Amino acid sequence: MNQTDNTDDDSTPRDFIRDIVHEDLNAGRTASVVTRFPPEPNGYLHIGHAKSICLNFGIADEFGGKCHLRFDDTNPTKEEQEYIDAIQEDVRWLGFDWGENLHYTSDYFEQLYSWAEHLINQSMAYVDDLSADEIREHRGTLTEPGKNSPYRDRTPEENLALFQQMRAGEFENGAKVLRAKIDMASGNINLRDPVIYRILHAEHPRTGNEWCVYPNYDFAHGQSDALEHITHSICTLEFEDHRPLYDWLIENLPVPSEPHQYEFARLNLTYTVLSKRRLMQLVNDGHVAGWDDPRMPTISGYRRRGYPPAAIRDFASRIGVSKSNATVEVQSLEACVREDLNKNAERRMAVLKPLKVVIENYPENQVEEFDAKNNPNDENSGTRKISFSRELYIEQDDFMEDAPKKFFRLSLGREVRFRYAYFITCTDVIKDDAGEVVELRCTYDPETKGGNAPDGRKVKGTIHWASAAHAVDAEIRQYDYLFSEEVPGANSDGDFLADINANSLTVLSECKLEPALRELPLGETVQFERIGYFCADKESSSDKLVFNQTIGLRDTWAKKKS
RNA sequence: UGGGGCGUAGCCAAGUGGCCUAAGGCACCGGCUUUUGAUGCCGGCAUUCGGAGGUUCGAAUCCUCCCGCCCCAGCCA
Repeated sequence: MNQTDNTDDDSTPRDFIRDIVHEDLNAGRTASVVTRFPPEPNGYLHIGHAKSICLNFGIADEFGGKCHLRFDDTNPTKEEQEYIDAIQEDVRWLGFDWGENLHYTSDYFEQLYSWAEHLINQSMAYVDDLSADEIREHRGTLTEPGKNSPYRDRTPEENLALFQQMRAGEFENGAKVLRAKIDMASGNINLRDPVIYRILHAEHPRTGNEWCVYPNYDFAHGQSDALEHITHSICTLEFEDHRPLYDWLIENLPVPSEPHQYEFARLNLTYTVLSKRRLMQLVNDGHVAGWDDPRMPTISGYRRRGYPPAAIRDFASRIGVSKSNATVEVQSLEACVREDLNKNAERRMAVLKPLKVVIENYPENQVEEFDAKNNPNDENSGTRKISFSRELYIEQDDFMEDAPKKFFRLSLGREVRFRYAYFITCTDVIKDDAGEVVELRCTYDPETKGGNAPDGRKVKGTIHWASAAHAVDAEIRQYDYLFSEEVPGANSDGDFLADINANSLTVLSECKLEPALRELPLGETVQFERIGYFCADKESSSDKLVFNQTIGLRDTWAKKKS
């Protein structure tokens, strides 16, 4: 990839951040680009993170630079190894590689501590004995300036000693904090002597009990960037207010490089909730089966659901990067999934809601095999054999007794094509005592083998089917949006749980699948013709096949009906 | 009433004074093709850029004022 000029290539995305990178490279402000994706390991990655991952790794790729994966693990009360592992798996699955550059903010704790001492020595930081409540009271409000802490003017010597005692574990949580000494009257609240170190007697997933003082985000992030020689530190809009503090620390500390922070708008998706707090609540309160529940907007949820990683990357590039608060319609993501799968997924036949069909003029014990294309849109995808016999299943929705003219499927007296097999005519409808259609008697036209009539006659509809003797049973789980409102909680004062869609999961238990589906490997998504895309679930076993519906095919017929 | 941002079609989003009577994608609406009512293909979809003034031969792009929305008062990130 050309390092200095990606602007001529229409296929690479353009946005204000890439423009800045491009200019910086051209102007020689940096020789190469180093970005980083800095998750806090306190939850699973979601589609919003994917946007950031694609941005950071994407820029590194396009400009011939590097992108680090850095765990921002400065708060041991919330972080866990489980998340560290899951995050790496998810980033890798998305298709990105951080190479040697796996870092942890906790690797820099010693350096960060000594930089805190440096600040103290410069009279730019002090130990404050005020309680959290008192600090808040002194901070002032959005419109009124704050008041100096009575401990603000301790000498460097005193502060140093106190800070060392903090580190030595001589104080309880909350007894003291280290604050940067900046300006209690600043209009930017982040500059009103921000807390930069707090006492936390907690076990850290990586450093164990080595520390009981931890730097907070502001004191850790920029310096970590500097230590890793990050050139462009990209974060979301809510950190814009922190940039002056970020810059202040970089200026006042003897850091080895001078990174710059740039902010973009985080992703919002309709019918979706995208905050770790809310996702965590869905998991902990049992509204979903876990972080990887196929209804979750997490990377692991999408993976289990059967979304291809390339579709997520495509989505990230289509929505672009800007600074305007945007809520993208989920349909846009779904379009990417359909586009990828339509191109790449092999086709199979499966009947979700079976209706028995008996071909009365078809020999009792005869079985024929037909060639079915694995992907009609891809000539190189080959074919497979499918078995046809006297007793079959079709989709309940593909039969209608009193069918309107526009109904192209099976009806009493009407002829349709059974995909890849024969033209079939329905001759009789069998109902149970309740009047429900339970079986169809049909005839086939032997002349139409393969699906074409030598006399040139046409049928309007082609439907899919499964041979009763050959099909395998499976459970299929279909998913709808987890929320019934575009913006969950918008109409109920933020109570997003009030908008949970009670019908987000439908379990179909008597599905009839083409036998080859028994061997479908985990992680591969196929199309069930005329229905949608499906993949085997991790709970699937040879005893009981379980499939997830990734997404349905577009259905203009269903749209017309309603 | 402090500070920081943002406002281009239903939803994203290009555009940074003249080739803009404004890209592209999603959605939507037509038509054609089709052994998936899928896909594909073709066409339609902002005389207008939050509003009002102004500068200019010329403005979505510059200036002024106004309006609307988002973020910030964690010892979270």
